[in-house]
Amino acid sequence: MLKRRPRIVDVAKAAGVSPGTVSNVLNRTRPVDDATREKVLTAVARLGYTPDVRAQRLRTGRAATIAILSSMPFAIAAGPSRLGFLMEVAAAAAAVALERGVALVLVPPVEADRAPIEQLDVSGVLVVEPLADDPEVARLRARGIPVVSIGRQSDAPEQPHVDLQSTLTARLMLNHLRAQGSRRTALIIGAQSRNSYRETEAEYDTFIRRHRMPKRLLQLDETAGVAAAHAACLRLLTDDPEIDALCVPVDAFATGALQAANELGRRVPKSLRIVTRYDGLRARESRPQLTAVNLHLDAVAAAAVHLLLDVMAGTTSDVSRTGPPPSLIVRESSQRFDNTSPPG
Amino acid sequence: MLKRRPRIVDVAKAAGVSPGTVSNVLNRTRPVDDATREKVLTAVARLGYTPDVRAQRLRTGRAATIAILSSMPFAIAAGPSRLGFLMEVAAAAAAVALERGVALVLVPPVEADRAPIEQLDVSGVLVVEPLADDPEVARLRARGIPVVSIGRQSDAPEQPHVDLQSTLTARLMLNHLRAQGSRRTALIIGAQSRNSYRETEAEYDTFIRRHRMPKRLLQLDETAGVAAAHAACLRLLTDDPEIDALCVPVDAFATGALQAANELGRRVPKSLRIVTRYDGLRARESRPQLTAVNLHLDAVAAAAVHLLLDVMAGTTSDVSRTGPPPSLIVRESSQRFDNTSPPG
DNA sequence: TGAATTCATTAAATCGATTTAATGCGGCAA
DNA sequence: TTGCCGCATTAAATCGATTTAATGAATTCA
Repeated sequence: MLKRRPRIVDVAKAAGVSPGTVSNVLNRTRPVDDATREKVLTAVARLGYTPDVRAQRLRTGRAATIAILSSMPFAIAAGPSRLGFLMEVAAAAAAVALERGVALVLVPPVEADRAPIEQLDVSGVLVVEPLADDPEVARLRARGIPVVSIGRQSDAPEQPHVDLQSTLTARLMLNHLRAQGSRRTALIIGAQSRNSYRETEAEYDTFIRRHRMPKRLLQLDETAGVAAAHAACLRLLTDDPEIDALCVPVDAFATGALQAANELGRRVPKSLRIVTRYDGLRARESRPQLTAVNLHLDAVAAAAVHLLLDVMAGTTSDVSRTGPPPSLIVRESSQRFDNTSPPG
Repeated sequence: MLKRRPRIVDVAKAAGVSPGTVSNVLNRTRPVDDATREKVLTAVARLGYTPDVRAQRLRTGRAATIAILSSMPFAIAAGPSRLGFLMEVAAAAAAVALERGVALVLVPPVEADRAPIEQLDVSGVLVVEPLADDPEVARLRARGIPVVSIGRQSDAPEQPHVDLQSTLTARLMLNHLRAQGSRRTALIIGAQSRNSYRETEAEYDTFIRRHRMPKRLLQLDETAGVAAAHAACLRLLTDDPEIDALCVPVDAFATGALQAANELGRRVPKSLRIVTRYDGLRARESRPQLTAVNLHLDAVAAAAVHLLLDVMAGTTSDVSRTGPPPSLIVRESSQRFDNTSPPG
């Protein structure tokens, strides 16, 4: 005797009232007499009624789902084990979204150039580290879909976002390297126009000017991944052997840099110090382990979800929010050589 | 001049036809004259019409959305860095789902007891390693929502699933330990009634009978995580110092076991060998790195998505599918002591 | 030529809720 | 007593699509 799930009219009939009254009881939109409320609630309980979300959404127009997508190329965003920045943010965001009653759809980086999000029925999107002139974001905005980016989007100051505080992050990394004794620091970033690269390079420029270092900057194609960094670093370190520190925000590039250092017989951290930004699998898996930055991605993700939902509801005009300040996680790759093993 | 998004009647009006015809064109449900089809399509293009999914879902009862959820307790499934088994499967599943035109909603383990999936509008669910009598799965099935589990569900043989081949996995781990020279192997699994534990224990029983080992079995509460394994292993290794190998499928437990070994002055792998199952962050991060099993989760995830969509479409009666056979990833934690460094 | 049949198309019903407009009733003031 | 107001409740409209039943024109067959 498998019956169809009860509808609101069934409850109404059972309680001897109208559907509208049942709705009012359940949503407490208008006052209802205590006696009738009681009747309705018992009927609801007895029938095991739960409202059909599809009908609710059609009527109320409320959002069903938001999506999170990464514009980062597959080789970097996903990596060998498909775990990383994006998934870490996604996990945290999903939990927060669920708390607020919306589902979070995962849109992993795909190699195909056509955007599959076109087919998706989402009413808001989180974008992780968009390009300055991200076509994906442009398309979404053209369709009128609210977008919140994680990390500022350079050429779109009015774009709501959660700031990743890349200037501060860069300062942390660079000052740490100097404090550890490095006197010539090179910067290796992506060639794409991401805001985090811009902020990092600007901070690097300030840094080398203050400390009268020569500018040693590598801008590599993100899509080429580890191999590109490997090759480029071989050249860089050969051309200028006096370089004693590498600031490499992109962790895939850091892996390549480490390979190059090993091949050239440069001991890390003894003769070359390396730091990276994202504290993911790569940073911990590599030998020596890489000093990295705690970006507090769970807090950032939570802030982003709240901002997006607020924007969608029109209850905020915030353009920028921020998580806790980033902090350094010091590991072996950047320690002074008189102190190679981690404390404690 | 921000206009409301066009509805199907707007398109119909613009094309000089009825809404039903527009629907027929868009869904190719019934034949439509080529000339009218053309008119409709141009109108759709000109107005930029996209159907309202909320209305579609209410009418059709379908949702082009599936969810992935884990019943694994927070401490183990998510862990300190929120990356793990679930997210790895999720990433792979999301990509495959997208290829087949459905969105994948992430339902991370939450501490709350009531199931948030009730509010979600999904037409199919992937469940990762369900308990034998998983209440979550029962609730879903009661609601008539198709479920595919990743990993067999013990007490529900008719439940469609992708087999994780736990018997084979257990055999791999146990035989490897013996091949490396271990003569007394203990097994540490969860106390919950997951199928992988059952299969593993059964295989362990066969193994110790064949090799005339005493049974050394620990069944620990998953929710207690690393600390529980730590405490229990201290006792186990003290009570029976002749144990020279630990088979610890749950990676959080393996971390705890390693801590215990260190405190007792047991060198790994010199005097104690440890292997675990899931090759995640923990396995690679720990020192020494843990021998683990390549479960081919991306292939498993893909198979699961395809099976679920097939079940939803009613185009299959398969109850079980399977990925590639698991293979061992040998690392330092289980090497013979005459061969401590991994092969070059 | 007239009836039967096909075919594209349209009008109307439907999905299941929420929300607006209408109703009926009791209390209160004039 | 009549009229007005407030209140709880109900009837009906609505959200925007899909699908069924109805329509009408064109075609076939006797």
